[in-house]
Amino acid sequence: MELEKAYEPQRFEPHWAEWWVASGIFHADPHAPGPRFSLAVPPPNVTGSLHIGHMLDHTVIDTATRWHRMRGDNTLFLPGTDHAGIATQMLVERSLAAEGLTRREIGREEFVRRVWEWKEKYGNRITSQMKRIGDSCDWSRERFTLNPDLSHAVLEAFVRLYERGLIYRGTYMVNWCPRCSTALSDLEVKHEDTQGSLWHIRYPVNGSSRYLVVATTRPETMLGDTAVAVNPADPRYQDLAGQTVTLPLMNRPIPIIFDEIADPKFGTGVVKITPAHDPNDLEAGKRHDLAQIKVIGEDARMTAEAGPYAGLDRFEARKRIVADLEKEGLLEKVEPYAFALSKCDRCGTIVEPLISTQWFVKTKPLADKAMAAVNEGRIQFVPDNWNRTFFNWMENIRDWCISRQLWWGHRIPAWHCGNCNKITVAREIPKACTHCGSAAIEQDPDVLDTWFSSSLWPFSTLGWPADTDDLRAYYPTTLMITGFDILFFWVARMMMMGIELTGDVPFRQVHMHGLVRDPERKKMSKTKGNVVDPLDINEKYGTDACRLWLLMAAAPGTDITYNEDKLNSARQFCNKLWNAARLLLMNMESSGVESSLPEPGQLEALEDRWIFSRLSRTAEKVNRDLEQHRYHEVAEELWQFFWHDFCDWYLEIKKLRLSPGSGLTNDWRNLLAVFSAYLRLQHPILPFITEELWHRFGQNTSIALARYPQVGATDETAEREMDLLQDMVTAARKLKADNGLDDKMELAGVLYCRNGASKVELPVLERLGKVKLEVRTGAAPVLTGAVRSTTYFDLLLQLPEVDRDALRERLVKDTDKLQKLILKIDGQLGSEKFLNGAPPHIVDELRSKRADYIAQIQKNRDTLDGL
RNA sequence: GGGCGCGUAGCUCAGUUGGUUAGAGCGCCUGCUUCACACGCAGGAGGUCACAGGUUCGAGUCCUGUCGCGCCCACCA
Repeated sequence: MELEKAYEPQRFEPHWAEWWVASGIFHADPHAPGPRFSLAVPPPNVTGSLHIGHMLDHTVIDTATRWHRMRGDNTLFLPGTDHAGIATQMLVERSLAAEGLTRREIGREEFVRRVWEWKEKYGNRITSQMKRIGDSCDWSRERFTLNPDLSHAVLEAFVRLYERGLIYRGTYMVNWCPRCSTALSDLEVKHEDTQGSLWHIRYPVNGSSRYLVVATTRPETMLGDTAVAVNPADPRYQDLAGQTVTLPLMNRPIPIIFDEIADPKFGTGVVKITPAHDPNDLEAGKRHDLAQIKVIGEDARMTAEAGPYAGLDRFEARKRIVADLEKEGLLEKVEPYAFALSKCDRCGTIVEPLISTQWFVKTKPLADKAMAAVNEGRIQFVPDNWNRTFFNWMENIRDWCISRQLWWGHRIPAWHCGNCNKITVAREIPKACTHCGSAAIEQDPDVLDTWFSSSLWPFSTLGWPADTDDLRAYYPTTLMITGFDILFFWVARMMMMGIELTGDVPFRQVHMHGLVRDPERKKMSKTKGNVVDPLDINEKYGTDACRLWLLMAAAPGTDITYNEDKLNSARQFCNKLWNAARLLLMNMESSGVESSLPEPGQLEALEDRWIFSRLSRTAEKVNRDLEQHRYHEVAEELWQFFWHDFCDWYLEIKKLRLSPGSGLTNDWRNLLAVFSAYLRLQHPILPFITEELWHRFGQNTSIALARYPQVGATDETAEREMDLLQDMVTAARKLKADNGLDDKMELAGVLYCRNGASKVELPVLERLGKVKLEVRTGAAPVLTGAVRSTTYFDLLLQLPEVDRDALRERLVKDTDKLQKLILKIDGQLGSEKFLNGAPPHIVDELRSKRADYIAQIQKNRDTLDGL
């Protein structure tokens, strides 16, 4: 049995996306108590693109899941997730590419059909629930008829919220994207700081030669002005009560009103009021009973109300209006002005605030309940610095516009009556208006914001509103893992909807990880073209290496910068693991040991006592860090243990002890037991390589079903003795390196030992350090030539030639450093406050450190004298 | 305008409640094609932890301020 020389992930790792699709894997007993998990990626009705950030989600949740599973928390489940959905889309796209086709060419329906075909193939139970929900969406261009049988959750949620008065229809100012031709919620609007202009326009006061000067960033809206406002407390305009101004270009008289909306300190203190095109003005307009004149339409062109400018694009109209004002001498000045421009998150088009009739969710009562859940600790954010952000948003939340004028999505289950104009909201397609009985009813053409159905995700996937076994077993879920970028879009809304509709929180803990950024630390986005395709890096470095990199980089509260160097070193780690296994298998063959992972033998040899002690400490820390979602620490700790303890020292010593034909000795038992424990510790992070090795060592059940190592005994004596051995070996190597010698050249020397240091196992020391030593006790009498000293020993080597200058330099530098440290310690030890204030063990430590430093300095001096 | 976070070795970043001579990976220098691994081994150089104060016996870690950077939220003409 021999392994391939290098780690070749492609040989045994399933393709990441493929495996991802199948990853609703851990269906243990659904009715046993214990933690439950959910993944965090928007469902596929949001046809997003897959990027490396999704792989982070998936890696973190999968790692957590495997760990719990191995610890014996046997009710792990991945409900309500659609990583699989998105991964499937990618696979379909790839298979299309192989056929030379694109998604667009085959059309939406065919694409969706293929996606479901893939999902069926994997028989994923979650995705089949997804299918039910997906089928209720309209994927065709013809406005569809909602099939109530297939959309229980969305339909039911809408109707219940409507009945409770939490959904209403109203006419308000909404964000309108002229390109997408739909209303947008506040969250879908991005503000971009822009350098624009502030136009100052003169409005002539009727019956006088006075002008009122108003400033605006959007001159085209002036056509819809129905008043100008001044602050009631502004002394400059007290005499204008009851007067009017003439709206330039339109030659319409409009009143001067007194309203707090005008800030006397800003500009001239006069504001134009355009109720149809500005939310503040709309409010002011309502207070003063002003007309709403809509001069810009849904298509971003000027309406008939815009008189001579009707039909012009809004920006073309702006140019003309400014020019015309200038011609008439009504443009006082133009000054540069920085303000936030609102753009559509999806397409970047400048959003137009328009008065329009839309459906809204009344969020305040829902937000209150969600905030209470966090306050009472029923939902916990990890790390908890997200609390503040969460509360800040929730406290200032505005009603959520949920209707969209798109051609696909869940259609709103509301019917308008042609007779009485009232609305019928129903679970079944109604035959007549419930208010007047008229059959002249028509379904509302709008569809729901995709985030509406997403917010139901934690329970809609489990069969809600039916009282299913799944729902009882898996709701609420234990842990929600996601990037912070969708805290508001999704997490907060799941909390609100979950609590409102089921009476319980959707999840107990939310772990928020960072975002993956490009090497310039910019957020990855398709429009910027700086996305890294996870499939590419997966193919290049391997799934496990990607996971390891992501986890090592994902310190809580920080973002990840995409960095190929780190990715590469993660792959090198995998190779190291692979090759250590290779060493074991090769030697097992020559020793006549079967490929198996036995229980440990007697712990007698120093390296065995030491490595098991280190293993215990590692296991303890790793378990603790996994519990606290400190995955980067886990990865770091396991890296350190394996590479620098296990490979660098333990394996090197064990290689000295193994011999051909020995059979399963005590050395082999311990070696294999440590390796076995390590594979299990590492499995949640590196599932594929560990699984593969597990089987190559003769196991025939999955390592995912094995026991996760827990805290064991530590052996401080062994750790101290090992430290000493390492120091001695290192001293020998350094002596050689200092004098320009190859470290494998064998040299003779004398080792002077004190304080029990002579207990060291000489043959091991000699072979690792490539030296031949005579051991004496006590201090070296006179230190001449090549020597390395510690408080425990002096190592003197017979060198062909000693670089005395280099030695002297090193000793002087070292002494200097030590003296500075002693100075610092003396400062503390000399202070009464320190001696009284510091804990005794700290004082003791400092004292013994000081003694060590003094001794080292003395050694250095002696050596210098000897030179 | 409000909120969050960052500034630690040439680069990318760790550093949980303040307490060994501040760490890792990459890069760099020196020596090694040693029979697990050159995706490697041994050794080394490199940091006044952005700056200025403060609290403390003790500060990369806590407080205040300054400078530089990033992100989120926000209807002020």
